[in-house]
Amino acid sequence: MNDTIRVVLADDHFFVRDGIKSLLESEKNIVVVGEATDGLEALEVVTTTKPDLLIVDIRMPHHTGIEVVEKLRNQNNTVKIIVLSMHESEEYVLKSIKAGADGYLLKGSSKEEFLKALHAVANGGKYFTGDISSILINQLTSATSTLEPKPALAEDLTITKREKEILTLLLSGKGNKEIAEALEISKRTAEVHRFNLMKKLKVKNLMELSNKATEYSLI
Amino acid sequence: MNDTIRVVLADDHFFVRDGIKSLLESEKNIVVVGEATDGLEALEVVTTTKPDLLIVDIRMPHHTGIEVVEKLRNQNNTVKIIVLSMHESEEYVLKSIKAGADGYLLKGSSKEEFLKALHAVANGGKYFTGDISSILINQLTSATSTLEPKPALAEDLTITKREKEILTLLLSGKGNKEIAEALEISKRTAEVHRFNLMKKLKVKNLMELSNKATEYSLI
DNA sequence: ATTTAAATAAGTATTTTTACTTAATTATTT
DNA sequence: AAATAATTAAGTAAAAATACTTATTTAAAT
Repeated sequence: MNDTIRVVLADDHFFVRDGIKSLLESEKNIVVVGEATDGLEALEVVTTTKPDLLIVDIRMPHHTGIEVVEKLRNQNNTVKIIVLSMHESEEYVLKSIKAGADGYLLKGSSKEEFLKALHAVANGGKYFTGDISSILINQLTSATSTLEPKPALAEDLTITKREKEILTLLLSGKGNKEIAEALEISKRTAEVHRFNLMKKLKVKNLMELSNKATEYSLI
Repeated sequence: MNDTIRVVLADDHFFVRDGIKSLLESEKNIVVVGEATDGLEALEVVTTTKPDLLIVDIRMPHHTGIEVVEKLRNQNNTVKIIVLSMHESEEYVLKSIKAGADGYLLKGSSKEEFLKALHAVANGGKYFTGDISSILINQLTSATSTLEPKPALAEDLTITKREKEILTLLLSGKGNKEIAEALEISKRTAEVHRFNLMKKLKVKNLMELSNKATEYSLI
């Protein structure tokens, strides 16, 4: 595509850098233009050599790889960055993404995957190894993911104030008795409210109530 | 780890199925127990052969691979599913995740990646090829990303595979009887699993279970 | 001032869940 | 091969929820 990819390696272990270097040597359009053995040095070397790509280990003395990413992005440095990690750490993966890394690889990656990631990132893409996909998927499926178009508020069903109170307590894990106590009403009353709620929402048990309630964000 | 992984292949092209089969043949603990040439057949074969894993192509006559995933999940079928696709389509990737696929591979995947994904998914993990990470990252970084608050996984509590299945069904609104039917076990067994779950999580009712489970993202 | 709607509560009967215990069968690990 | 862990399932008894119905007492709207 375009000319050579200029790479900086940052890892405190010589043998790791060497391993990567020999791996990259076989590729003709990749050249390692700098190396660093800790976070501070990595920042320096990137600033002076202005590489296309920085491959940085997470665990390093003086600033972790993630901190390096953060600092570079804070100074609006658009160098592409691939973070290397020993293990599949959810915390590290998410922090790396947030910091602005373009890729995330495990040290056990195959040469093929390594090069694939390198080219993908150098070409402006992202590459996060499939090994950590569970983390990404968890993030996407949990919480307020953008996957759902819109919960679509219920139009005709009306929930009364009291029913909403009961709902809240119900979803917090309270039983009828506890709800009755909390609201200083009879247990039977709490039961009726619960019954009416379930009828209104057309559900047949607590979990469906819970699911539907959150779906329509009634709480 | 455990015994053989029983696989069903669903793809309308004979040569694709054959290619995958020959690729899987080299693995001793993987056995292809069924094949399907369209979506409907895939649903049938999965129902009858009850495999551990379904490898399904996106493009198929009568129901796409994604529709197959949706239908299976709607009937609470917990078979592991890897979706195969020709191209990196954002729409397909996101729809697959939403539908409940456990993995996503491009047809150009290497044998190594294919097997890695297969084992990861068979063991209850997720595997979405690094080639599509840009899509995942985009989703995560755009919109309301939940990158900040991390509830921190519970350290010592271990939830078994079966318990996780029960949990999922429980949270989907199923009662013990329905769970028993879905999993083809006795109602009493379902009750015991539920009891053990609640004991492990130290909760005293369904809603607390639900809340704690989502808090620690056990589902 | 009245209807209407909301909140209150009891009755009854059936079903489900809770809270254990015991124990036989697999699976998995050592 | 032995030990440990997971899955299976039955028993028992008390507690809670489900599924209603009926009915009185506030509150709010017309």
